[in-house]
Amino acid sequence: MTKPVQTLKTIAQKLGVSTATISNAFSRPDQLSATLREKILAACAEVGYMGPNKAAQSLRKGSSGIIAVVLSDSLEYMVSDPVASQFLKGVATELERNKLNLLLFSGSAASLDSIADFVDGFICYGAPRNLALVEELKRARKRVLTVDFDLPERPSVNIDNEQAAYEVARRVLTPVSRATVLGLRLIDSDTSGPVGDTPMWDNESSIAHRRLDGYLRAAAEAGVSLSNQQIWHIPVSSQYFAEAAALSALQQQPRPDVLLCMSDLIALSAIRVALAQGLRIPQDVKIVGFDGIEEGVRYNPSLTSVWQFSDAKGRAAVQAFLADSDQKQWLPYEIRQGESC
Amino acid sequence: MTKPVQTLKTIAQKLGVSTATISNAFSRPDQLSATLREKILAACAEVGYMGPNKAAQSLRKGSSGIIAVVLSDSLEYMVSDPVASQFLKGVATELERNKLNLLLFSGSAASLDSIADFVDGFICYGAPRNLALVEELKRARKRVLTVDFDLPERPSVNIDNEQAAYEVARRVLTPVSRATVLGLRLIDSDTSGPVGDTPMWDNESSIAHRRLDGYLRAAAEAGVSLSNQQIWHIPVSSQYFAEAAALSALQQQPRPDVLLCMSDLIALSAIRVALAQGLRIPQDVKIVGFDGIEEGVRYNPSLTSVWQFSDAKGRAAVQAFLADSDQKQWLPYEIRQGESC
DNA sequence: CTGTTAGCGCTTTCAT
DNA sequence: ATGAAAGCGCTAACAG
Repeated sequence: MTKPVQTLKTIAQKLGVSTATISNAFSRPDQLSATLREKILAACAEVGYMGPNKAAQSLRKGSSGIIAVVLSDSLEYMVSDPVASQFLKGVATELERNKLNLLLFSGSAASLDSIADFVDGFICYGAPRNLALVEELKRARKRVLTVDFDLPERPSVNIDNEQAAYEVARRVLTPVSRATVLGLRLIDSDTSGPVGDTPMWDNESSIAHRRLDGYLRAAAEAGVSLSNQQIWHIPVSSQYFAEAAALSALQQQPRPDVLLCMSDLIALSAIRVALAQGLRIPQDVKIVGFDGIEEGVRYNPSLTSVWQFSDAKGRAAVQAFLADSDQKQWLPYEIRQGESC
Repeated sequence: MTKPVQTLKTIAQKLGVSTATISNAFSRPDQLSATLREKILAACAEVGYMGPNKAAQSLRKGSSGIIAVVLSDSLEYMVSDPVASQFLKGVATELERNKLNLLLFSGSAASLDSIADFVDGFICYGAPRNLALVEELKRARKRVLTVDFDLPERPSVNIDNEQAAYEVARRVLTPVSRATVLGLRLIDSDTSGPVGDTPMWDNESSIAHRRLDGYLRAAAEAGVSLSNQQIWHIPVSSQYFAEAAALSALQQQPRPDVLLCMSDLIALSAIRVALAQGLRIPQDVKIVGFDGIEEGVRYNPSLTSVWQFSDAKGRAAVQAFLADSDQKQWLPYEIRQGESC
């Protein structure tokens, strides 16, 4: 009952032609007569031969049509993040358009080894949590494109996080503002709380620090003091930690009246907490987010935020990956005013 | 500057041993002395040889360590669905535990061909939207496990949708209920509206029809009439269509006082619409969902729903895939009472 | 314990 | 326009 496995060779024997001719029939139509090609294709269809084995093809040609998307964190973590989801949506759409396949790879995996030989290259969304991967990416022999961070000599797609953070903060800060930053992964700590004296982490590459730089520039310019006591660290992007941080931030004396949040998810948690505390938004406390997610638009009050167009970013990443250029590309963003400030 | 590409052969020559020995050093430690192995591994590390090429290994051994997850719809679509995300999270976690990689594949792709030779098998989450894929899966020569639908002779993981729908509906229906079903993809139509005379679609396999069967059984048992005029079709799971359907369903005369929704996302949309109409929940209208998503728990009012434990379902799917059995497995579910009925 | 050898299934010169 | 032959990089028998 089980049909025998067909290969180029068995087909060639059956038809009395060489394997090269069968191969050409599938991959290089111009190398043989149309009639012969038709005949071969028909015969293959009949016996259920689906074309050259892709694994063998990949070994021979050195390319597979599979692109790895290396996430910054473990997969289980990323799928529930709306920003990452939008980005992946863009990537998936554009890869599909180019008949390429998508291999999702965890940024917390031990090594790229297990997939490096299968894929044609890597699109990296955020610096991988496991820094060993960064080293592997640096010396990878295949095309690497980074998003939201940079690698020497490699193309990248970014927004100007510092400038965007500056702009959104500049809008809301006045000389009398009491501002607090709710930041993501600023220091090496598993609990949320003010950064205080703990040395900052990973200063160069992380988008969190770029955004913080922007907030600080805006604060300085507005004449608002923003010490490390007013900069809160949240260890991972989860509702639990965000709400805990927002709660204790809002319990400071004097209570802050501006919350600069490093993501919309954090900002939404902050809104929930503020409302639960009986505070009015924006009269008692103004809240701004970062990223741009649909839920922020629907929320009551709606969120003021930096819109990143993550879907378009995903598409741009694929296009830049496919193009040959090694440019570092900057994408536009937009400040969207909501009711939260 | 660019280092030469290393292969088993070049390494073997360099060390003056055979290729088999190098291969064994990596893959079958028991085949050579520990000292020789150490020496080989050290030498490889020094010249930057990362171990056998995985593509060649895969061609030779016939397995790659990559598992395809075939989605029911296009990737861009699934990524924003919280139920699918939870499932993927479970799958990803369990694959990672087993050192396997995950290739996401769109259920709207034209054919499995482009990846079939690269992967060790397929985990299919819902019947692929492109039915041609179903045929390919039926005759695939690799392991196939289905989730939320079945294929002859293939293992599967499911919940009893009919029974679950029956149970949740049975709780809320009384002889005087005026019930309406908000269903997903029941007929072949791009607009939402009552099913009416349009012939039902795809009757056997779809979970939507199994759930409908459960609702109908509960209605019959409760003595509630539930005609095709009270069964609404929603073409795709999106807030837009769900709200449109909920709105017109609630504008019927007499107004329904029970909304049986085929997903939590639909139920949440229905709650929003009902509230916007000034209706009280559950006094004026009772709403039940299906699936179990976090947002439903947080919602005000919280949602009564069938909990599927999608994360555990994903893990179970991988375990069943890896086990050799061809069993069709039933997973538990749970009715969770909320404030919405 | 180590080496030789024959492929896995395919593509690609290079002849014919 | 078609075919023969040499690998792509590796593993698994089998011999030694």
